[in-house]
Amino acid sequence: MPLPFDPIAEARRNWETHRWGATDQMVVATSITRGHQILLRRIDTALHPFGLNFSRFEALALLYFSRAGALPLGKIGDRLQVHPTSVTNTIDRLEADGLVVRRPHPTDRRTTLAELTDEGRQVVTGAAAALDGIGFGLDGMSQRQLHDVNDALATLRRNAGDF
Amino acid sequence: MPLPFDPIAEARRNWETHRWGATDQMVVATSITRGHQILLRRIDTALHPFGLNFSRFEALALLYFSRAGALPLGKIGDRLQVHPTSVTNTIDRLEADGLVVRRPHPTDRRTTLAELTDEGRQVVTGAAAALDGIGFGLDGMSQRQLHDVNDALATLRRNAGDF
DNA sequence: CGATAATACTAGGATATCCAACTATATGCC
DNA sequence: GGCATATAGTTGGATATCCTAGTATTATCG
Repeated sequence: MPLPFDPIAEARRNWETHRWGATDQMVVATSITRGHQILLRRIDTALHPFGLNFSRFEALALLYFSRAGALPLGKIGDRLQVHPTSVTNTIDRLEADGLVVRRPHPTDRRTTLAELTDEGRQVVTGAAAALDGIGFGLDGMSQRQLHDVNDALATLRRNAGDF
Repeated sequence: MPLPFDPIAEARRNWETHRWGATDQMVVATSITRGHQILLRRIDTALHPFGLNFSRFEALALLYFSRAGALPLGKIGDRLQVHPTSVTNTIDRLEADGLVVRRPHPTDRRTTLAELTDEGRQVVTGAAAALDGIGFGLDGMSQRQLHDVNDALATLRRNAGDF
């Protein structure tokens, strides 16, 4: 049941007709919103059999890549660019599922480490394979398009002060 | 407090080292996620003085562009690609703020129309000017980059069956 | 014509996110 | 040393989204 027209192209026409300005930017912002929605749906569907969503997967992957398989919660938030309370929520859920455990930091008693369990290690590798299998929801996009999008969004992220 | 490195480039390196596959797609999916987060933050901040968020603004704009200034809730959901319950929620809030009113459809008694009020009309034009003012959060992006991103995401949206 | 299926919207529940405020611990500076 | 400030994490509240299920109405077709 696709629409018989591109709703964003339609928005562009309306925007131009009413001279609301910043049309190209509006189109891209709207496209990114919708693109994000499509990707998240596809990715979460692929991760569902593993009991994960994208946030939890990202946290597990980050731990997997770390030397000790453990990181302070705050560092996880910094890397994934999410709010501390979201990290708490994410790790709560992963811990409840037995994929990570919370451990006290050896020298800083304010800090809590999230440490990957053996099960967490297994789950994250399986989940990564599943995401590889669906090409991260981006199978329809050409190599050139992938490169262009990455380049443009890196500009945006740098401009936002991410790095 | 930017990170001293690009966290997504770092993820790329890890992904390649562990041979998890679909690296370019992973990078783009992650970038879109983060890009969406940045944009939504900027846009919602600009809309805050008007008592709007992006969803409510989109609904108002859609009504503004329609002939009669009124549309069935279902049609709003189709155009904006959001779930019917989200439309209910969005219109609830707009109605509570006096920016739209619900009216019965003249011939189909299942259908409810959302109709823009005079105040809604005023608010949405002011809000559009504010978004124009911040270039929809995309001021750092070149014309070429805007075009490339739009092109690539149109591919994704078409591939997802949007239109 | 009348039963079945489809459509339009809403209610309740689950989840994820953010913000503000709080506790506990660590650091910096006189 | 000791007090002000910063940092790490959690709790509670608000919001937005989706899903499932429910009611009401309309369309289909045998």
